Amino acid sequence: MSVYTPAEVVEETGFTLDTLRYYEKIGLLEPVGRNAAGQRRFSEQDVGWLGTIRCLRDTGMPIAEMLRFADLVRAGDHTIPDRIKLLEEHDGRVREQIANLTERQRYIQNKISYYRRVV
Amino acid sequence: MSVYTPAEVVEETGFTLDTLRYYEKIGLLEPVGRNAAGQRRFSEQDVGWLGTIRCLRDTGMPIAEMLRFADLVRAGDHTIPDRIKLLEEHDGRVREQIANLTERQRYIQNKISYYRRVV
DNA sequence: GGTTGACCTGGAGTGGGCTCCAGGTGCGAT
DNA sequence: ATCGCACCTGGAGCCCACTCCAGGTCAACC
Repeated sequence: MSVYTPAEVVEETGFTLDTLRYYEKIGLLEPVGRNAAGQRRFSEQDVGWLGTIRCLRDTGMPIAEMLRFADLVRAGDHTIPDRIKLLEEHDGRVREQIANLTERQRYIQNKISYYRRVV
Repeated sequence: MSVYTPAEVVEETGFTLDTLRYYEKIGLLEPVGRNAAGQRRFSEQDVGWLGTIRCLRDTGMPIAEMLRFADLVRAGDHTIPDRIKLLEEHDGRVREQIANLTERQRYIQNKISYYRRVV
């Protein structure tokens, strides 16, 4: 079972070290294991969880809701229906975001076309 | 040439009155006309511009860049090529956003499917 | 003529999400 | 042994984009 140094996790996840510490501090990450010198050694699991965090964050989920999700995950398998519900609601919001962006994009592209005709 | 009261503009654009004042203060909106009592009376043009602002903002353009765009618009027709360039770059970022969201959405949906299979 | 309500101003405060800093530890290479 | 470097901590600071507030003006309706 391999472990990852902070630098490796930064490299793999794209989060900064400060952000990783921040996530641990607020409880989005469970207390990370340490070596003898007190330095963080992230588990495979930590890195996987960070992948999930990355995905949720990049789709605009606020930290407060990620915390709720983290709590559900920690509470055990009986919360899986709740997790499904949370993710489905989020999925709906992502859908809306995409629809919205696509619609706005049309406006921008029309504007560009208009400018091109004017020039 | 009709004018709009603050309340009407709030209604039409979805911005709050505070936000409209803020946009005027920072120069994203040119100084808005006033009636005898000093109250704002927005022109058709103001409302149109706010529509553009809404679109750019909702697609994630930072205020600093909207200000640059506003400056170009004010500088006259010879800046149209620059405006095209700015909007095209923004359009590219919107494209990326959509692609990114779509990709992340797959992950979320896979997660949901996985949970469903487990339950 | 009094009250309500929409509006005004300048300036302070908020919230989210980091980001930076000072001061310190421990390890490996020269 | 001493240097550089990756890492540690608690806490302060920052940036963005608003949002709120106190105290005031004016017009309109009852």
